[in-house]
Amino acid sequence: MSEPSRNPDDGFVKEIPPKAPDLSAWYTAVCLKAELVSYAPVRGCVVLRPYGFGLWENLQKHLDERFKATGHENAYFPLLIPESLLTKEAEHVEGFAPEVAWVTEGGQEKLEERLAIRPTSEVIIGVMYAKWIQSYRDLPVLINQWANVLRWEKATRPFLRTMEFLWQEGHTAHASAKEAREETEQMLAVYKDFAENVAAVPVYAGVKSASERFPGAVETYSIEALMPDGKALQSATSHDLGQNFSKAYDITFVDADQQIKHVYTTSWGMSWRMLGAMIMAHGDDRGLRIPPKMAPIEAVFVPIVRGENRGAADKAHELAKSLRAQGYRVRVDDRDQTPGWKYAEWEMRGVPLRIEIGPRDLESGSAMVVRRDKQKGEDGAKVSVPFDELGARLRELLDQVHISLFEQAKAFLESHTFAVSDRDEFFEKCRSRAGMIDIPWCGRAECEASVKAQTGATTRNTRPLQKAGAACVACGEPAKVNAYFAQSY
RNA sequence: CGGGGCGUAGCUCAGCUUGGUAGAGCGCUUCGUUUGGGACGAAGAGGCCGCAGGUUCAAGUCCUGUCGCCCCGACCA
Repeated sequence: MSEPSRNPDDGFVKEIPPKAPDLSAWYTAVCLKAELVSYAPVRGCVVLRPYGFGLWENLQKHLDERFKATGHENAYFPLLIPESLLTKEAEHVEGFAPEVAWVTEGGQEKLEERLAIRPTSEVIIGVMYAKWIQSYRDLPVLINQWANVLRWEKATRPFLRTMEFLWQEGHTAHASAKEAREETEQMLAVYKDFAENVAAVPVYAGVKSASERFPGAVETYSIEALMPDGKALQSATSHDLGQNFSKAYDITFVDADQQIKHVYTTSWGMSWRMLGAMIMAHGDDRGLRIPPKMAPIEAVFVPIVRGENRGAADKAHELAKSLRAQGYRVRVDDRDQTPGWKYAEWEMRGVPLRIEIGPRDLESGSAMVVRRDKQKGEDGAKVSVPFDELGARLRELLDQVHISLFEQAKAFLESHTFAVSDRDEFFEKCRSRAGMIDIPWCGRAECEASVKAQTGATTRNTRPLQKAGAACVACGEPAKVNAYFAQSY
């Protein structure tokens, strides 16, 4: 973390280091300074502070309404999983074993059977589904849970990698493979929609390679965002689990043809890591730039008072009250600080709009509205809005901020996506973290491992082959799909 | 789990080489003046120097152990 220091050249006290060249230092500083998180006195865990929790609540709100719209219900399952249950699906256990934490004692007594703290909930939910599902008439089961999970990570960073993290995990059961596959793809589309239309983070959606697949899944899909340092960030996954879990946990039903069959299950999750993607994608040297739909505070009033004359502050409170009644999330900052200090503070914390009201504005009956997505002095960064038009104009401006942030991030993604056909160029771009490197790929695990060993890059996800008959750019074998390669978080 | 760094005031750190009264800036409290891009003055509060042993007349400083944190890799959402 950098020390706040006075810089006489620009009159600002720098609270965070510049975003480039050390994205990592910028990221950690901004998460702490903007009061999203605090480190907790527990290794690898963070406290989500009110402002950070506000981000999480908005993520929940928008995702949850999409889940409901696609027919899902929320439920809650236990945190602890008996060891004997966990070990039934072989690949799943193997995949998660290194990072499971165990409860071995209760009170003073050693437990006869260890209890795992859930690293994910396929197991406990599968066991319950086995009890609940009898008939094809009980299907599909479409349940989501908002929960915390724990994975014993070696190294941690706010949002991107913490031992305990918040997420949602959807778990569904279906009568047919086709229906399960459609569910998996539908939820992938929901995630892409959320990422782009709420968090304003453009992503590539596609299929994971075998080596990147979720332990126990038949097929894993993901959305992948690109960070400013050229590394990719997996932002959500959706898994078609086939009958792997239903066979391990004996989830059966009697079908219309009177045959006993195993159900097909899916699971899909997005975690608070998405917040990390959003922070890195949009932030700048002044700090956070939060997309309006995710912003705990959409607009902050900064009244400029003169001596004993509190007129500006009174007006700000009056307008804020009216805006709240119209559904806006606004705050009035009438703390005893200079306006300049407040401007810098709220810019650092990423509030999309700032509304300045001073003596001049009181006279003219209008306020200055300043957009966080634009740079100082940029065209349209600052507009004067009559008090009685604020309610209508704020909605427009917030929409514009969203679009502008999304377009900026999209332009970055597109300018850092390279369709490459030359092998040397492919390796060079992978090594230098140029961005998303798009190639026709053979799909072989050996090929992927070889690229990883030589460059650090892996496939992020794949899509159908774009040009029939193409050869794998990495190894020359016949290509089967198009794949994005990148180094990843 | 490998490689590197760091634990001293709320924060960022100096002090350790060469042992001898616990320091700075920022922040915080009070009062006053201020407020259109990170204001100014005055007065204050605030420390088991990560923890445990050891050496010494004396340890923030030297020795041993231990715990924790950060960064870079490998692994994961």
